[in-house]
Amino acid sequence: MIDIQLVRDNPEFVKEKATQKGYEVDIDRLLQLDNDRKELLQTVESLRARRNEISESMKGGKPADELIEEGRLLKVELSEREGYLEATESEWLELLKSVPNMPLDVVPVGSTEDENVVVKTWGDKPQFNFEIKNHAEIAEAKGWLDKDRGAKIAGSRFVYLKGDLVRLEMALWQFGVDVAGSESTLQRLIAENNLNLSSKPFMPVLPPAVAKKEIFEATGRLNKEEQTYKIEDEDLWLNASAEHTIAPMYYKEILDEAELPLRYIGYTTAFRREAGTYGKDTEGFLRLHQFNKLEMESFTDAQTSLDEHLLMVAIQEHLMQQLGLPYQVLEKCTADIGRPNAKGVDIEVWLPGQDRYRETHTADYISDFQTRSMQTKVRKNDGTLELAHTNDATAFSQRPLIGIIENFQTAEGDVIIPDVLRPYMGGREKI
RNA sequence: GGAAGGGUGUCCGAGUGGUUUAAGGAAACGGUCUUGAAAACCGUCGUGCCGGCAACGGUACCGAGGGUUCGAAUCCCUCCCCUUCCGCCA
Repeated sequence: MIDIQLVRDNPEFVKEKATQKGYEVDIDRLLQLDNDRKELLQTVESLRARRNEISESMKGGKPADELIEEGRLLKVELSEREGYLEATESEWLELLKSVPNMPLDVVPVGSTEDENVVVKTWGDKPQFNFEIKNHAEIAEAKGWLDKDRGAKIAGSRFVYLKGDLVRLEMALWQFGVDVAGSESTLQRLIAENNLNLSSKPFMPVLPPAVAKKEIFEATGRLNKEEQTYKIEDEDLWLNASAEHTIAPMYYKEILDEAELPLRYIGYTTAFRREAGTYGKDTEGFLRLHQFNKLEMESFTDAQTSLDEHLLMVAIQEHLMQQLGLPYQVLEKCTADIGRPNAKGVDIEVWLPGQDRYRETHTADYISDFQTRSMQTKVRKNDGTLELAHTNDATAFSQRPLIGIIENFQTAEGDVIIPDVLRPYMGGREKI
């Protein structure tokens, strides 16, 4: 959530930025509640002060009847006022939580994803001298993809992936972990992009794939419950990204500045209900209820978080370049960056089979929006305390596999394996 | 799943109704001493919220949430988690 102080100090700014992101929040009502809350709080606290005073005066002595009687009356009044305060505060908090993070000035203002801005394209779209196929056709012909049986067992948008495609996927995870774990690679990317950052490598992590509701609420990621699967009879929800269970790792903890940045590259299976996408992207495995993803997550201080975000984008580009996949980079507009984001970048791979770019990566600049509700703080070297910042970004999902299949297909219906993945594939050149 | 014991500040740990504004120790930070360091000694040392320019004052927080009481870390209830033993099992 955002800082209530920002709303108090600059309500017009908050209104404007929220509107840019397409959120309707009643800021005036929030400020009204904020005032009500303050007044009630002061009343309650002075009643409590009197209660403590009475209690204090009885220490060690014989309780005086008048004071006990006053305490009794006080208790009744206090309980009534506390009721009002609690009601006001919970409405206040709910409204405050509904305020989106403020987009940075560099974020293009737009009302639909069509207004995202292409800031870079990389690589040449491949030319084919044969009739090309899309990834679904190739995968099905190769026996890599079985949607019918997936549907029989778990329903639509669940699939069996099989054979060499699975080997290729696993190669992708290993490659991603190796790149993000390479200090020299990070060093080079940091230098090339003029970033002022540590080259500490990303530590691989296998986090839980489920979390309690309290945790999802703190990360601001359960804003769309209709997208999240719940486990029946348990207070547990399936994560929709490793980010959902890595970001809250330091829930209610204080980090030392000296140990920052904390960088993780985590792998989990992700689950998404994909409500509202019926009939969209039903071919192949572009959009599934269950997919695998390797995700970067960093905890930094406020001073380095924006550079950290840019580093993550640089890593993403590096990964795509190493695979040789043509892509474009989008600076997402205010409507598309998402509620917790202050900035967001997407990378889209060129898909010859669809004759268009499709999203493979997202990088989220969250600033202190998550950590304020997660209470993850940093003890600075000078002893002061501030909120930590979080960043997250895709390293690889399964979608780059689609890019590989479509861009590197041959007339024979095979797929050429990118050079960098061959060491993980027993040296094979194609599948 | 069954039984027992526990969850206290950055860490360890005392505390079973009002002498606790959470003892004591460690770590950390500042200082004295020292050629320097260590040791010793002195001092500082939780977080949120509200008020205040500030100094500071008030309030809440001892796993979470309720309850009893004039008053709860302490008593009661529910839940969560951890440890040990048993059972089961990748």
